[in-house]
Amino acid sequence: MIDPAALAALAAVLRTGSFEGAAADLRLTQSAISQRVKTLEDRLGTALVRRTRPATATVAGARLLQHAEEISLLDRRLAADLGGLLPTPDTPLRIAVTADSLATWLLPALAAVPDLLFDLVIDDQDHSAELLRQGAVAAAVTLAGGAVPGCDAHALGSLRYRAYCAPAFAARWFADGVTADRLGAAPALTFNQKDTLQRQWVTQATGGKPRLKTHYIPETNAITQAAIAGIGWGMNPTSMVDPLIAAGHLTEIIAGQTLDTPLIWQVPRQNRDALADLTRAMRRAARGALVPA
Amino acid sequence: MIDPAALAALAAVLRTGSFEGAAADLRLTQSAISQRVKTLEDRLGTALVRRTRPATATVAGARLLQHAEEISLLDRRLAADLGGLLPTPDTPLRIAVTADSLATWLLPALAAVPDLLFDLVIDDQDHSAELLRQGAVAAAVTLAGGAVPGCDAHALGSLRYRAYCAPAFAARWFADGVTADRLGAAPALTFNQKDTLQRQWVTQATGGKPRLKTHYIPETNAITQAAIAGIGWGMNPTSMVDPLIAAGHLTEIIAGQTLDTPLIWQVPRQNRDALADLTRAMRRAARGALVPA
DNA sequence: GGTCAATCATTAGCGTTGCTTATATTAAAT
DNA sequence: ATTTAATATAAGCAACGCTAATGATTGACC
Repeated sequence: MIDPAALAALAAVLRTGSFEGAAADLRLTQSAISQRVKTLEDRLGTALVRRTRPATATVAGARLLQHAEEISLLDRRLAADLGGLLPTPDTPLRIAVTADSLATWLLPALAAVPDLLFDLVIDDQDHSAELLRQGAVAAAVTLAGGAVPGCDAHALGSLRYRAYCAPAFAARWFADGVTADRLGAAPALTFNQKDTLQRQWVTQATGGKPRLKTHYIPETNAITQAAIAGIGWGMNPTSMVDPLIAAGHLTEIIAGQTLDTPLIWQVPRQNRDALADLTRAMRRAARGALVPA
Repeated sequence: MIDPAALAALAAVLRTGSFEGAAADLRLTQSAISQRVKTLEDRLGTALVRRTRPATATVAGARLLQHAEEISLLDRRLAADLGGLLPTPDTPLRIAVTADSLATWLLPALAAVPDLLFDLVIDDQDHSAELLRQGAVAAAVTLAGGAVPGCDAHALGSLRYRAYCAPAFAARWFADGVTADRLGAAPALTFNQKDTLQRQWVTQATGGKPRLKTHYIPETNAITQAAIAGIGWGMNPTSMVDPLIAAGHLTEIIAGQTLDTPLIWQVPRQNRDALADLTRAMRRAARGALVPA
């Protein structure tokens, strides 16, 4: 059996990226962390932490981290079942989320559950299904379509996206009207390779299916900034871009032409009880901020 | 987080039924066990063990026991993944088995994996599916037909059953031949209410479907003893009754009329790697002792 | 390239925890 | 009631793991 104290130290080191950060997190001295990690490494006969800045996990370290996460989930379930006899563990709860959810409606939902700590994993690559299956995250906000067996799937509603660009950019590329060809020629701003929002929108708006020229910028806010700078056209949730449009920094490419993407809150059935409060908060926040499905 | 040492003490107490037994198991003094359990109970503010003989679990205690079992499984998986870096935990592995498997072919299979400890749960009531789902057992030998989602199901082959009775019993009930009616009239020996072996056999042998008069004796060996005593007719795996038939204590009711029951080895996919050795041993032992499916 | 800043490792010492031994208490059995 | 078998409690001691202080290593910057 792995010493849980050592496991906590390892997890904290990998979470914070440094021994000192871990010490602060666990309210111990840096020395204690160092000793715990070292003894664990000695016992196992393998390095667990690469002493880099930030500290990174070796293969064995990563596996142990997963183990820590799994145990933390078991503890949560136990605490839920025992009904308050046991204090809720104060290790952060790992949840996968979509970048745009994080940038718009998600934080208020999390804020509504003040007795939990969160460790958010931004799901750049549509990994959530795999993460859920492996138990690497306790729950996930995913796009529709990736239902995971063994998970409760709560439909949250849809994020409404608007396509926009800088006024000068519109003048340059769309002076003669917005067509599929012109949209294909103008450089787009895409979150990453998995992101097909733009293509969907172009098809919905024009019926065409052009091959898009695009930049890849894996950070939601950076995309709006890039658009303001005139680098390309992008798509973001209405709540993010509407103020910028109102201020004249951006213009909508086709007025009123929005695209809705349904979101799902997926909770492995095992964790249902332990995360009941969170699920309730999610659904409530989504009801207020998202478009009904 | 629950102190794992305390959890181990609790589990040992409930497994052995006494504090002293637990102490012997964990190579500690009875006093240490008492202290561990007491501190845990104090921390949680609830009784966990009912001080009876044997000791039994309260509701909270049972829940904690399940938690201990879950953690032990996680540890096993981790040990498997880390490949020997970590010693295999020495908490017994809980496995559900059918009574007849235990009485015949199973023990050699378990013996072939000497580095594991076992905690066998005899599945009187076809509970295995539920036990597997809840994680209360790490794997199970079940009858065919109860496949559990999320489990690897290995077909092991079939146990071959023979119907038998004492010679005097045969003379009394089957002097005029073995018919469905006579079989329905002669008292049978049945393992329990879920056991439909006899009915299947009667149907297979005679085509009839009589309502059987039967004793219920939930212990496999006791059934053969009861048959020898002339209380009724029974069915058991060939390997159990053939020696008794050869010795003249029992006779087969219809020579050569046997019934095969397929067995399945079910392992939750999560535990597959951790139990790979055991699965291999199971399949090998089954190949030698069971009838190919 | 030498100095500085930041981080991790090591050492020594001490306090707490949790064990053993020994004894008290409780509960069941006769 | 007495005896037996179990769990609980008390006292003392050993070991473990923490803090505090110091040493070693690394990378950054002038």
